[in-house]
Amino acid sequence: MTQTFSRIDQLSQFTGRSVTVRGWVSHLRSSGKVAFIVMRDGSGLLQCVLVKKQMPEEDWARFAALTLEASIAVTGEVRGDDRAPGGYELGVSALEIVGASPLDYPIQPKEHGVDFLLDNRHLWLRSPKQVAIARVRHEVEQAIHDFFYDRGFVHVDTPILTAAIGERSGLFQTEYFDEGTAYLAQTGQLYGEAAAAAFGRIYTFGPTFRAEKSKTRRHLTEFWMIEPEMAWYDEAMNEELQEQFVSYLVERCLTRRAAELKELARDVSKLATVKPPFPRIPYTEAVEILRKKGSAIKWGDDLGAEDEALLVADYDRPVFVCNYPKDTKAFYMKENPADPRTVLCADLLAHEGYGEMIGGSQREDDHDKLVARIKHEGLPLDAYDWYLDLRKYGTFVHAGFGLGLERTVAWICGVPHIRECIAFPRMMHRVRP
RNA sequence: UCCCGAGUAGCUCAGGGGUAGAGCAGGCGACUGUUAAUCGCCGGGUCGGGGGUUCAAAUCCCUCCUCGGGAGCCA
Repeated sequence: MTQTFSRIDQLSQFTGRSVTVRGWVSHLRSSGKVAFIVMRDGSGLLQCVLVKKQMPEEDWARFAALTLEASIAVTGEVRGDDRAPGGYELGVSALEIVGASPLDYPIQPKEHGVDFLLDNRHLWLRSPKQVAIARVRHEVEQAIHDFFYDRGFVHVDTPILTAAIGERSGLFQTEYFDEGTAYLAQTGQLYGEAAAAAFGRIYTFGPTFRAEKSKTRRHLTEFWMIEPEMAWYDEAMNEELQEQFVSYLVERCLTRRAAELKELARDVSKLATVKPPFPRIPYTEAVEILRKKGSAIKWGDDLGAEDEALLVADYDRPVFVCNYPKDTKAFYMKENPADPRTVLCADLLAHEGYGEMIGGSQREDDHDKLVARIKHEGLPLDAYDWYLDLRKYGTFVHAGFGLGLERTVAWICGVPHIRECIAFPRMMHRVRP
């Protein structure tokens, strides 16, 4: 005889019928001859009601042995009840303990400190808020693939072990056979540019690594980044794509992950306004605005975190800050013909103070200017021979950007720290679990 | 690397010279509709490490360690 099992999110179809559900205990309550189990199976929460005289004695006795996070199989009749979370509950006729859980389960239904929770991240993942964040993240990832698939982009996977150095920030190193030192990739962009010449429009989506000793709520040492690269796009087209893209991601979460955003107590009115066009503030203008607001920033300085927050405070959607000074930005960005002190680039700053979500630019497509920039930065020219070939053999106007997945998820969820937006965060003081 | 802050029960924290505290969790008991149930009783400690001041230090001083937040770097 084959026993069939039901998933909690399907139970409304089985009202009045007896089903068996398997999952884990998340809450226990008893008041003498009536007892309640709230269980979780990954698809939802289910309240199970046990009445002593309505079930076999040995099954009733098992309740006394039940503990938080034990795995169980519960059989009973599905019925609607307003007192039950989710509107449906199970009138239990049989209870089986599949896997016991000792009494020292670390995460109790109460307040805990973040450090303690991160030490127990493998168990913390089971908590409702964490489940909601993970589902929003999944929705964003799926939406990213859908958005680009629908626009004819090809998804290209770029290497994690690399010899070339993309930018100047910290790199993780490892020995690589007889080839010397290899680095963990901190961007797939240079490879993306090569692929753009093969497919026209591509995007990469993978982990990137930064060996910076960052200690802020916006930084991880390992994070996921999506990097589109488009042939024949200039910076204006690049920014239009970005605002459509970000708006689409938000829209998808608002329509399909409303329950999760509610669980997270996210003020969705702050997201409903996220629609194109986004404001565009040239860097030079941004400096003037900031100085009027009391910042000590001078032309040529990069924007500090406080400056970014000041600048974005007046808007109800993300803001582009464009055309930064050349010296504050990476070597591959194209010089601005209208003002050669600056480059054709834009950072997209999330509103509500979540900071830089996207960094993008038009790429330098002039071979000789690119060589000059690499030399000027003091970077090893021979490491970039293949990258320079892209300008040697049929150079082309192109642009692209990088979007930080965890920052985007944190912003959409309204979660203050991005470490909760990845299953197992990697930070300066944390490589386990 | 710099600037703040914190380390006390399994967890979250209070106590700031004179017998080590609370809530939750745990144990026992009561309760037929609970929502982080409630009520009664019980057990639970190297006060981060080391040194110093003092009759007396969790408390004051010095030092080290660990962690968190912010800055910088950037997504």
